[in-house]
This record gives sequence, structure tokens and C-alpha cells, in this order.
Amino acid sequence: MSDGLQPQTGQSLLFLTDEQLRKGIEAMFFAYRGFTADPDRILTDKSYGRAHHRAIHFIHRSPSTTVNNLLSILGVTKQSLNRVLRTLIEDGLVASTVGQRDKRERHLHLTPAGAALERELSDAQRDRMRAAYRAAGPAAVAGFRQVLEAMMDEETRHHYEAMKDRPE
Amino acid sequence: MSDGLQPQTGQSLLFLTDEQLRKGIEAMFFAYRGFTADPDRILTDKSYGRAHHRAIHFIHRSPSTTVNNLLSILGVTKQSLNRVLRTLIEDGLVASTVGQRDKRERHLHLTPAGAALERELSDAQRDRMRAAYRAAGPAAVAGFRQVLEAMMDEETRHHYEAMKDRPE
DNA sequence: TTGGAATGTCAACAAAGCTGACGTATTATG
DNA sequence: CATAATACGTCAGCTTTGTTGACATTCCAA
Repeated sequence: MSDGLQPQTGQSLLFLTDEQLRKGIEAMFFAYRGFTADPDRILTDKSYGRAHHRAIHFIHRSPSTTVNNLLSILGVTKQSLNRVLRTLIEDGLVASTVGQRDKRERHLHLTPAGAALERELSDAQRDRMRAAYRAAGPAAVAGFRQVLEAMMDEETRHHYEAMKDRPE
Repeated sequence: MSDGLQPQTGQSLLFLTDEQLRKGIEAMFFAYRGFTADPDRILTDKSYGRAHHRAIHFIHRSPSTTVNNLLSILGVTKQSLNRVLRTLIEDGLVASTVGQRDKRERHLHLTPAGAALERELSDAQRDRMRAAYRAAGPAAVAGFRQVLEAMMDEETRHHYEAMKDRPE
């Protein structure tokens, strides 16, 4: 790890010590538990899992997305996604329609029931996020996002960026 | 989600919009993938999983910890941890010694081989973290940590704080 | 001495990931 | 038009990591 001159040259680089990095790693681990705790509770009651949440979330975010596209966003195999998707379709939370231009594709949408669950889940997750944001303040939130973005894989970041500025 | 007056009244509260919160949620999801990617690769080669990594990490951090203590840090059942611990002990990465004051307890340590794997894993994870920290800068890192800490459950935060200021 | 705490183990199960193989439309390409 | 490639679904089987529940052992403490 050669350390050339930094833009912050002259500033303290103590935030790059192994000790500081370890704290960040542990913070990430512990915080992620909190991050998923509230949706997890809701899902358990309905005998769904985190995988269902992820599918619902991204179908909501990218309505009419194809199976293949969802696959690459989630980073799982089609067999794995298919199992989740099948139950969501059977339970009437997701609708799958044959593509018009390309009839091989299936376009995915949330049904009203699916949208209702999506709202319940994201409300719960946002509540905790909002409390954390409010406690930390806007400057901290900007830093939070910056570090997270820098932590992503290249390919992942493209997915993130693509979704970033699409309005709700 | 009604938002009453905030302590920061007068300041911009745009960072608390649902849109901003959603971006934070997605950033968290995508970043966590990157966060675990490098150790995961190393572990797959050795046919271990993320659970083994977590056990090794916290045994390293809290040498001589008991099984019960590790249980509450990791937030899993003893049966689940036991399976992981058993393979690590069989493979000679972790040593379990009967407690002196309380002989019911088992105290856990890393063997030299376990410490070597721990180093390999945390080096990989720190490399990515360091790159992210460096790209974002010290102010962003401070904010990052603040938001993560505010996101934790109460009980989880205690574990985090307890480990926070113990030197390497 | 008796009750409870800490640990370990057996069995059974579920969620969610994986690989590999195969079938079936549909589209693209030679 | 024939063939190749793509998108999707599904079957089978396996792995990791979590869960409950039941039960035994050991040992501390009241």
C-alpha cells in the first residue's frame, strides 16, 4: 500500500490508521444489523425473508424491470431469484407480463397488495434511517454517503448510480 | 410520516426527505456487498463462510472471551455458533480452554494459524476500507461513523462501544 | 443439597445462496 | 431459411447459516 501525496497533505492522516479502519469495519457490521432489523421483523410475521424484501424494493424502484435486469442488480442466480419471485407472484404481490417488443422478456410490477407491503417495509426502514440522519445531521449524512459509495464495487456502483436520480 | 418542527429549524431539512433516505438505504445495501466481497473470496477458497470470519474477528478482538459472550456479540444461537466453532477448533485455528474460576466456561483464543487467517482477512477488508476512507476524506469518515452508530440497536451499540477503545 | 447457569450435542427444519442440466419460446444472425 | 443466441422457467441436488426443541453434563451458589 504505497501512500503517495494526498489532496489532504498537511492535514492529519490519523483517520487512516488500522485502529480507525477496524472501528469502521465493526460499525459497519453492527449497523447493518440495525438496518435490516425492522423489515426482518415484519417479514417474519408474513413468512417472507430478506430476499423477498430486496426483490420487492427493486421492482418498486424500477417498475417494468425484466428478470435479467433484476438479477444483475441483486447479484444472485436466476434459480435463487426465481424461487422468491414465484412465491411473490403466487401470493399476488408481483405481476409478471410478457414483453411487447421482445416476448421472451417478463416485465415485473408490484400489484396494489405488493405496493402496500413495499410501503410497510420501507416505512419501517426509513423510520430508523430518519432517526439516525436526524441525530447525526446533514454534514454527517453527506460523509456517510460518500464513504459508502467509495466502498462499492465498480459494477455495483453503476447500478446504484443508475437508480440514484430517478424520482420516487 | 408527519415531520414536526426539528431542533434544526431554520436549517435545511432536505436531507430528511424520503428520497434522500431511500438513497441512503440503497447505498447501505450496495456498499455492504463491497464490504464483504474481499473476505468472502478468501474464505471460499478455504471452504469457510462469513460466519467463520465473524467468529475469528471477535475472538481476535476479545481474546479469552467466553462462548456466551461471543454469542451475544454475534447475535446468533449457540447451536449455530457451535457448528462454526467446532470446525475452527478441529482445523486448529481456535483453541478452547476450560475456565479457571468457572470451569463451565470455555475461553477462546486464536492459534498462530488462526491469527494468520485473521490477518489475511482483515488486511483484505481494511484495504478496501482504507481506499474508501482516503477517497472520502476525514470529515466524511467522521460523518460515516456518526450515522452508523446512530443506526444501531441499543444493545448492539453497547457491544460496539465496549470494543471501541480497546487497543489493537 | 438442590436449583439454576453454562455448555455441548442430537435431530429436524427453513431460508437463501450455489451448480448443472434441460426445455421452450423468441429473436438475431449467418 | 437454418442455426445460434437469448430470456426465462424449472428440476435436482448441495452448502451455509440460521432457527427450535429436547436432553445430558458439569459446576457454582444459595
